[in-house]
Amino acid sequence: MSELKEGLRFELQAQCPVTGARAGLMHTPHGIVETPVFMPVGTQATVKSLMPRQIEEELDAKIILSNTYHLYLRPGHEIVRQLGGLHKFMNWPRAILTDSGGFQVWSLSKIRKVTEEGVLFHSHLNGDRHLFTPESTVDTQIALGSDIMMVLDECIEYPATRDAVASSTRRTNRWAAQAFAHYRRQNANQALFPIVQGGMYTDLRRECAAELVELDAPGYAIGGLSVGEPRDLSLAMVEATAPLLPVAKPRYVMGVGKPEELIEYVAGGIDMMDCVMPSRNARNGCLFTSGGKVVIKNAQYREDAGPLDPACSCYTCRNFSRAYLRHLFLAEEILFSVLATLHNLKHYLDIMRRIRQAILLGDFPRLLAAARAAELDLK
RNA sequence: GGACAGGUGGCGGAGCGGUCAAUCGCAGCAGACUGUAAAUCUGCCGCCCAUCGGGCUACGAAGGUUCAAAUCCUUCCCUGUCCA
Repeated sequence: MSELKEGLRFELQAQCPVTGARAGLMHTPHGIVETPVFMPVGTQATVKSLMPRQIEEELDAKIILSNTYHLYLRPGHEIVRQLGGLHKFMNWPRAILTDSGGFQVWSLSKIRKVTEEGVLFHSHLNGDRHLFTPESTVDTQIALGSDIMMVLDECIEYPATRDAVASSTRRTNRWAAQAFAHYRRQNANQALFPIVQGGMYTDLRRECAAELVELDAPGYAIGGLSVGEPRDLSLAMVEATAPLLPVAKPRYVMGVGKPEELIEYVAGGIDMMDCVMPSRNARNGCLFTSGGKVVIKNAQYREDAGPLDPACSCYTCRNFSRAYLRHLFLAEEILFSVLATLHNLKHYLDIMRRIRQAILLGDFPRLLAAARAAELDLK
């Protein structure tokens, strides 16, 4: 157990002796986060379509994500600071992790330029130029007041040549060192995580991780995944990297995954994950259930009086039929997004709770085997 | 009774001699979505076989002109607006 410094203390509670799976408690200035954890994504200081009260009471999520690039542009981090910080601004009392904008280096690749100094974005809102540097990105996140900040990284595309990945990864590591030097001078009560890159090259991943470990960070992330690569590659990169990261620090794989993939990352020794899939897919009518994916607009649900997922205890599944949800979706009613998002996130969080329980009870290998044999509804 | 304007695929609505099985929108059917430029995007959508592709029937009805007609002409039927 590391001491409470830099706003974060990670307490390892149990470790699966067969796999690398871990269960722990992450103590943040805004509450305790039980790990392994799935973090709902609230890019623009809102988990789309849900009220914080629902995220807290219905989902019991302990930590959510937000985004530095988006909040920097709108409403502006200084405004958020003036209004008392992100927690107060969005009325979310629990923990918040902010991504740095590194993902936007990939997702907004057409409107940005990476230089040695940092990333020059042309705002997707109005075209204005904004330079993000390793230092400025830390400052922005300090202004936002998130519990866990992420270093500025370059999320490189897939496929990419080895040379391109190698030089990009070296730069990302230089940025991480700069970010940490700056961060430590600020003496903030917020954690900062560096991000392992290295594309789909395991040796570059290992090299990168080994270097970042020198920073003695309060936690470590594995990034650069979910950029279009085959899923077995994503998992392979995690498995190559996680064992090199400090046992006593939380490990975060950024941007994953599908419901059935979550347990695989946990088995690989991962403590934290996030993904837009449950929330975005919900709004697009794709619902995750213990019986698999339900595309609610399909004609087969027109007269389906049953609950979305009989095995789910969420508000949506307790109170509404598939036929009603289908109606709401086709009628483009706002309530659909609310009910669908609530369910999908509950589904993800429940999966993680079951996984965590299994680890604590020493039952994880059996759960993993059952999930892989598809005998279990972790999908 | 008269004068105009129209009748196009489930609906709305383009097309006005060949490149038209026919733009587009809606509805319908299916698919995608992985650190959110996403309440978004993609495909199919006359019938039959089919992998490319091929065949058939079609633009109110019936005739006609033409190498060629949803597009031009004639008659008829129907709809809307206006005038008696």
